[in-house]
Amino acid sequence: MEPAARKKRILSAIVESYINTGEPVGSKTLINEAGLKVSSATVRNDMADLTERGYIVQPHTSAGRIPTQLGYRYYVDNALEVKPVSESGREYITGVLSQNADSPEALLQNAANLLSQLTGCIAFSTTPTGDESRIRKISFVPTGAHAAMAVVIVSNGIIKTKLFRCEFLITPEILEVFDKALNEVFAGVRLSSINRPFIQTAAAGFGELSLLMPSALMAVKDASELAREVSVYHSGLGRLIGEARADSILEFLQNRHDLAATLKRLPQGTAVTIGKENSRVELAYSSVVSSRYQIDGNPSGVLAAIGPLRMDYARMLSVTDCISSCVSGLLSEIIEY
Amino acid sequence: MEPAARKKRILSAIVESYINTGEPVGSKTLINEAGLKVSSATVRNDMADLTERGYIVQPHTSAGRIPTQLGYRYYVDNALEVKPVSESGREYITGVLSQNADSPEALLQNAANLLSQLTGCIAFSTTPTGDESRIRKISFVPTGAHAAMAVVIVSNGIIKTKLFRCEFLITPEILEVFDKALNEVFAGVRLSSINRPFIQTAAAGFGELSLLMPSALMAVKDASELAREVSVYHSGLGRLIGEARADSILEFLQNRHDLAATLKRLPQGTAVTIGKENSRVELAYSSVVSSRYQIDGNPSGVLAAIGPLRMDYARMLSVTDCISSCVSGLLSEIIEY
DNA sequence: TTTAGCACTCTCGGTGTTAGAGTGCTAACT
DNA sequence: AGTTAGCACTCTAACACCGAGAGTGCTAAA
Repeated sequence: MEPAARKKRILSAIVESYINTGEPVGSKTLINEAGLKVSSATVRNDMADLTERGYIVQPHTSAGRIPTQLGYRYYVDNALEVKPVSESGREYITGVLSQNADSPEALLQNAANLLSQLTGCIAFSTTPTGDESRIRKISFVPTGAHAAMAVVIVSNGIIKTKLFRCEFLITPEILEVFDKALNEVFAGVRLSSINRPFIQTAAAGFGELSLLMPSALMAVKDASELAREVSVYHSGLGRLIGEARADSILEFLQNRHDLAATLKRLPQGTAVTIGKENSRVELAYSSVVSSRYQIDGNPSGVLAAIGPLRMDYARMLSVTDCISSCVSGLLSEIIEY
Repeated sequence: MEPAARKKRILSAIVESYINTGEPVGSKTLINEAGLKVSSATVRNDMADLTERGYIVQPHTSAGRIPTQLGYRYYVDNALEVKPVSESGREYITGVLSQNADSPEALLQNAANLLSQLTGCIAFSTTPTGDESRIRKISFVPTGAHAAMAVVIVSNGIIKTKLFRCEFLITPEILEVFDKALNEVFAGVRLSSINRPFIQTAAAGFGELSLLMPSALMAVKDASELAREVSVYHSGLGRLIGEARADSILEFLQNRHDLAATLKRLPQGTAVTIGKENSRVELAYSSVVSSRYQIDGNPSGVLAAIGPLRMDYARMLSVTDCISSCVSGLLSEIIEY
């Protein structure tokens, strides 16, 4: 075998062995496990070279080697073979997800739970992105003598409600007026175009109704803004028990806003982000396996699992990808109705 | 001073000093701080007695004393003076809580956030208990050609929605039928009496409508059951960073169901549960300061803060109590409308 | 009942010591 | 040029040991 090819094989073998055992890998172990037909001294020379090029390091002088982030990256990009989830596995996943999946929110929360369970990692999911979605319909439900609830139905399947109060008595006739006037203004409108000027124009257009409308209008505006924001679900915090990374992960979770922003930045499709490649420093020693699900063929929200650098990347990728595609399928079913 | 009184004073001084400094308290320190007019040897004798009776322990032979759970309990029950929150503090709390407080859910989530912020602990809150509440009204909102949403409004202010699908086309007329038939059955009914027999009787009573009703009926049943379950909010997980108790708290959070059960079991009014007094072993080294808020004068859900045994009990109690009473007030305002 | 005095115990930080693992280097070999 | 055997070297982990300092419990006297 050529030296260059052998080095690649040695690197892969080191990564795999370390992923399996968690122990630094020495030259001797390597020969046994990778079945190389060379002596340990040769392997040591190669390892010295790989160390110099930054793929592996020694935790201390007299220890074996462990992969660096660069090493993991090489492994994921070049040496990893991802087997898709088996047919029966896929059926199981679809089965679990279709239970209690009448709203996108419930489905995505379920997906996070399942992802956490199947990967043993902390899992996240976001509701579908709303920017490009349109308002389908607005309804009003009376909740009291002076209070009502605005229900905003969005084309991506999200339904948001917002309570509001009025000085005057809420009657079926008044709600009828709200319904007509506000659907006229909002139906078919993109969520991203509902901003202050839009609302002001709308308010100006109500004419003689302008005394009645403000609270209902604001409720619809608030609900639309809520619908535009993605919600982030997570599952499996308990996995942190006894983990060294617990502190930084908790710090990462601390700020809901940064969390949403980080998830938003994840790439399309199914991908791995290793350690310092992550946009947040708190994840410098974690790997994120993520997959964007689709709605009508367009990339939407994401599913993500966060685990240690040392993880079974092949399994993580196949499971995440499978759940993501099941979510895509079930979501379009929900919306279709 | 009599020996008995002096011992009580020594115990209180130990607890207070330890709460403030976190250091085991020795006989010498004690004389300086508590201003006792006796020698260190006398104090040592008293301390030996208190140790024997289980109020204090030594972490190791050559260290000072720290309170046991019994010690903390004595302190909380007998030596603690709780000052109510100042008028301006109370105004601040009411101000924060009234923002964005149009639904009980939002209010309780806010309350948990605020409690965590003001106490520096992890905080929990539950939505109002539903068992004794009654269904006020049911509405239906069309969400698609074959899908609609049931809206169940409960007397404790909780509003739950549930989506459902039908084979047949959803028309305003159909929804009108649902509305009439189901309000007739459910309006005024206690949540706790909505069980299988109740649903079966209802289904049997629909007569010629029985082909149309099942999905709507089940949606209302599901929403009612959801309304009966309390939701648990929490805030301040980030406080766990670097805490020794992080593992057990995460374990405690792990199971949503046990969590709800534990919170349900908390006593009325404002109370402290110290260490092993807690029903969950995971809290054996934590203290829970809790307060039940009221709806119409009846005890309902709870607010709780979980912190280390070594906490400023006086402050914790006054803050928790204040937030709880503000929540009670704001909740009745919400429901009134 | 209180107090002074003293011997005792334990922790904490620092220091050696030893066994074992794994390396890098050199010089010989193919 | 690439490979290999052999060996000296380095480093860690575990353990025991030591001395200073803190705080105690006990005793005998006030």
